[in-house]
Amino acid sequence: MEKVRDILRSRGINPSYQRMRIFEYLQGNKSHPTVDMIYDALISDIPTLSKTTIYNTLKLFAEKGIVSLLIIDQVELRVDPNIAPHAHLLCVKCGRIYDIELSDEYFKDIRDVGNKEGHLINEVWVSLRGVCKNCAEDRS
Amino acid sequence: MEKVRDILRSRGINPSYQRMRIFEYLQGNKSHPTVDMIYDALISDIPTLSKTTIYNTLKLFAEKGIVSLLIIDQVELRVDPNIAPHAHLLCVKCGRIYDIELSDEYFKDIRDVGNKEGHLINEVWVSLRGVCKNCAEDRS
DNA sequence: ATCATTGCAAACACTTTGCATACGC
DNA sequence: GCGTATGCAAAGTGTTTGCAATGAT
Repeated sequence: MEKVRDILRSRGINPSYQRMRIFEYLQGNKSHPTVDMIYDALISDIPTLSKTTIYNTLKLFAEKGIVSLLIIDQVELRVDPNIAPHAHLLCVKCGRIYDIELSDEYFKDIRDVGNKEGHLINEVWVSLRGVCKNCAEDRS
Repeated sequence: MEKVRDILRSRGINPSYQRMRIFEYLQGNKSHPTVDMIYDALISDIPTLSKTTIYNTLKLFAEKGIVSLLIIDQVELRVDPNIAPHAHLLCVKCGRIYDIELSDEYFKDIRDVGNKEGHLINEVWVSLRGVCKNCAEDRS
């Protein structure tokens, strides 16, 4: 817990209890949780927790650059603890989201295409849709 | 108008008046309209038009493959009359969406990365965020 | 007459806002 | 004590659903 406190502090984030717990959860979780997932995971421990606080916290975290927020499945906000550029696969069967590691070249190249046309590209998002390995294997 | 009727028919879409008008609008429009934009553009001509009909129609069009639907700005559904794979730039200043033509290689390569991991990739979306050429030029 | 299409109104799901309460230094 | 953080309730936004009215053949 001390570590978490320090990480937050080092990013200029006042380490309140809720913020620390949310951050801990994000660190230990690879599944691109939604706000609801975070809420469900913590509500039994922190019975007064509200979704407003989660939204506020995530927004703050995103501003401070310790998470990035993505909308990939057309409905819910997902949190991505992985800051490095990478792609996402949304499995249309099970709804899970997988990280797809893409060479930085792609991101750089794509960004360059936009910049060459006179735009100023800040971010490049790549998302895939399909059936994930697990769902593809068990043909139920 | 006859042409529109035939295009819809050829795709197995019953060419109702609303559907023809919506399709016409999409054809003449490159700006990735939202449902609201379509509604605003047609409501004076078709005073009884409802957004439900637009949603229904777009969904139908998407099923029949004459448009694709995208969520790029994290809020609204956008319609893309361009079926060929390409990227999109959302200008964070003016909110406009631009097509960015990307070599098919990128889409193919990215898809392959996912497939090599055992997934079955159906779609690849690339979206960029930044400041568009126009907004970058007039530094107001 | 029958079946498809339309469109109002209400429901929905996720997110944001307003504001009073509680917390931490 | 004072400024920040929290969280309830309400409002907001975009989309979907239920269903009655309308339209086309």
